[in-house]
Amino acid sequence: MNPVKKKSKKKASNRRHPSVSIRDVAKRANVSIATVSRAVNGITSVDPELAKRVWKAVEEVGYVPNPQARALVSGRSHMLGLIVSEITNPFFPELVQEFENLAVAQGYEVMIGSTNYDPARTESLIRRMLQRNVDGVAVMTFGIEEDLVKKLVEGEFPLVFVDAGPKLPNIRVLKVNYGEGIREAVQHLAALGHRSIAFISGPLRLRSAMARRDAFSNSMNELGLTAPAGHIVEGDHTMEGGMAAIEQILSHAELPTAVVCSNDMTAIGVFHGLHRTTNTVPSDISVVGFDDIHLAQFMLPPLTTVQMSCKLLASAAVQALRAGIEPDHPRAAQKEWHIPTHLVVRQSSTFPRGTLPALRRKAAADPANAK
Amino acid sequence: MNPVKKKSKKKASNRRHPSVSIRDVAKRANVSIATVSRAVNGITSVDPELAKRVWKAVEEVGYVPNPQARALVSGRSHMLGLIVSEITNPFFPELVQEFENLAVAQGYEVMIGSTNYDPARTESLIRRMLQRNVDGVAVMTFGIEEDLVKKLVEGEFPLVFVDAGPKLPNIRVLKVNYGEGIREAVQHLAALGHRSIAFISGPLRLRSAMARRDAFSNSMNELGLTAPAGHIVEGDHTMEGGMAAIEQILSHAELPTAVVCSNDMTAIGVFHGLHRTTNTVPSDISVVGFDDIHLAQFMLPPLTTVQMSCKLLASAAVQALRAGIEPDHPRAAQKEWHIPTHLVVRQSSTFPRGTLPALRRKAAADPANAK
DNA sequence: CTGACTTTGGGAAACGCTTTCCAAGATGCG
DNA sequence: CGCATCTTGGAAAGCGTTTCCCAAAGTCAG
Repeated sequence: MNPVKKKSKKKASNRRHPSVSIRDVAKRANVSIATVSRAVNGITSVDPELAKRVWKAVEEVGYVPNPQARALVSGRSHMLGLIVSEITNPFFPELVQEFENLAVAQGYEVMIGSTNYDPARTESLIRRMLQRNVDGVAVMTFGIEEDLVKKLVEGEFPLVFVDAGPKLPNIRVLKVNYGEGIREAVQHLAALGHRSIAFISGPLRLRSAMARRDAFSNSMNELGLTAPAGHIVEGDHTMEGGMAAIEQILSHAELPTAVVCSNDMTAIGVFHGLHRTTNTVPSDISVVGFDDIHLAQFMLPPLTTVQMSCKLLASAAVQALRAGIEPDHPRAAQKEWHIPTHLVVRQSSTFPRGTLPALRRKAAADPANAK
Repeated sequence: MNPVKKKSKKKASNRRHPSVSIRDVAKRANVSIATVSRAVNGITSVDPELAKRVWKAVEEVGYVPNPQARALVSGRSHMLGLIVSEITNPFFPELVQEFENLAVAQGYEVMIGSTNYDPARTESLIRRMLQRNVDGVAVMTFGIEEDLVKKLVEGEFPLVFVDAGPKLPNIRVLKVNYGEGIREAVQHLAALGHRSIAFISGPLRLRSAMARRDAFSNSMNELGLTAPAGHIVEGDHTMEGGMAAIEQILSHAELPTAVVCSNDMTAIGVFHGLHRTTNTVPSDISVVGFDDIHLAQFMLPPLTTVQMSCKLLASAAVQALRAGIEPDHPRAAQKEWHIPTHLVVRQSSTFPRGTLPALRRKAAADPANAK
């Protein structure tokens, strides 16, 4: 109420913490704030001697640029959006981890979100990312819904998709070579003697799920094999889905001797379903997964699976994003990145049941015998 | 070069996207920007009639406040930091998911990071969060390193810890009642007839790991049992660690009939190690986990484990954080939140080996028999 | 009817930074 | 030697908000 003490000192900032600003550096180095900004941002037109003085001052006063202010004026937040389908599917945390490491190492922060296959959720997620002004978004849901694309696409906002995406200058695509790894898987099984191989797909709304299923069919055809309709069933990339799917397959007239799954979680569900129906993996049925999550090697038996390197995926995603964001990035023109996949053979695949005992025994002896 | 066309129109903003500012709303509603701000932020001193007009204008021009600008001036970013130890441990994604859902529903964004038990990484993580000006941080690493605390603690920055933390006005603690669930586990095993029960702890630097181990010892003592030194070994909360630990235990003179693990990942590693040494779960050795991750019920056999609800944990964390951030939060004074734990019995625990066959058979018949 | 309060709403000053525009000094060329 | 071209560094204009301070208008008692 006292009208006298109106003018408080201009200090006493609102921020909670460091609160040493560019001005302090300028004062310390005895230059203008513009010079400090230029030096810090590595603009070449500043005298090296002077720049050194500035950097010294930065050290001394412990200056850290305020990202909010920086974003406000420059329009770039140095944040990357990362959208995955389901953070609780172990494949994604591995991907997130790699992505984050890379992004941070390159001066970006990352905003993560999972869609849970829910369009509404997805939309709100995108809205939030746009609102927070991320510099670009990597949509690693392995098969995005179209409307979602449209939402994001307006403008020349940098975007990275997996597998497929509209051909636009701002959009980069990570092409995963599913065929490669899946062919290896099918050939591996065929070489062991399997002729009746089933496939459990992911949710077919997802492009990638479709691609994997087609890769399977193609690989079968190449070998002159075909899977009857009842041997190709749709799962949903969860353990529950895998369990349901294998039960459906088991109810089919002809029992397959092997089953290939669209991801590792599905395979785990299959293990479980098979166990419940007193089938044994791999002696009754061989199982092959996809993704090669860390967990795969700890399954009982360890899971034969197709590896899709999330290191590679993450690194490509970050690179592609930066290519879209930074005006003169070396790879600015590159629109596609290619990701290979490869089979990793473990112990969930072996000769089909009913094969000569000699062979069977040999195979059984091979795996577990520590101690 | 032409000195004439200096003055470009003041439009053509730097931002990539929406770019409709508070000023546009003000113009549309024919009020000052101050009024718009007040209306939007629900300051009561604005006439309801006018407020309605403002809101209408907001709708019409599609205004969305810019969080950066907002943060810059208000000092609050509406971002919450969430630090976990290892995003690749399936327990944490489940927690992250819940946390994020709650935070977003309450108007906050979340910045996630995992320490991987690496102090350097942890420090950089915290630095980044502070720099990005998060409003508060939940440290859900279940036993934080002390120096990390110090780094954060200066100032009255809102912090939430699990299990333990300095008693300071800005710090809130989520107290997990490990004793409860672990006692249930031990009693469950004892009731089945187990007398020789081993324990695999987490990394003992972690407070929570210590707490779980102590809870185990106490529960054993209560029943007049003791575990020999060689039966209590230190793991590291990973599958690899669990495998190594069980091998160490198996090398001990006296073989336990059951083993309790400090978390589910450890238990999975134990399953694997036991399998490699041709022991069967649960007929040779019963195994009990901790956390009750989703995966637990899909193990073979499904894992008996102590449930620690990440829903509860997440909700408490968000609540506690808000209590520290918002000046007049109803629970501002509450410093502790309590989280219960409970045993979930599945099929990885049964009577000890060597118990009368009759009992054994009965137990074996009980679980799996679908089809 | 007047003076003292209370509401309301507007103008303008931050917030911390980037970037444009200019001036001044240095350099080159005819 | 004078004019044009480069470098460098400083001043200042924003970026989109919130919030402080006042003025205007309304309310009420004396």
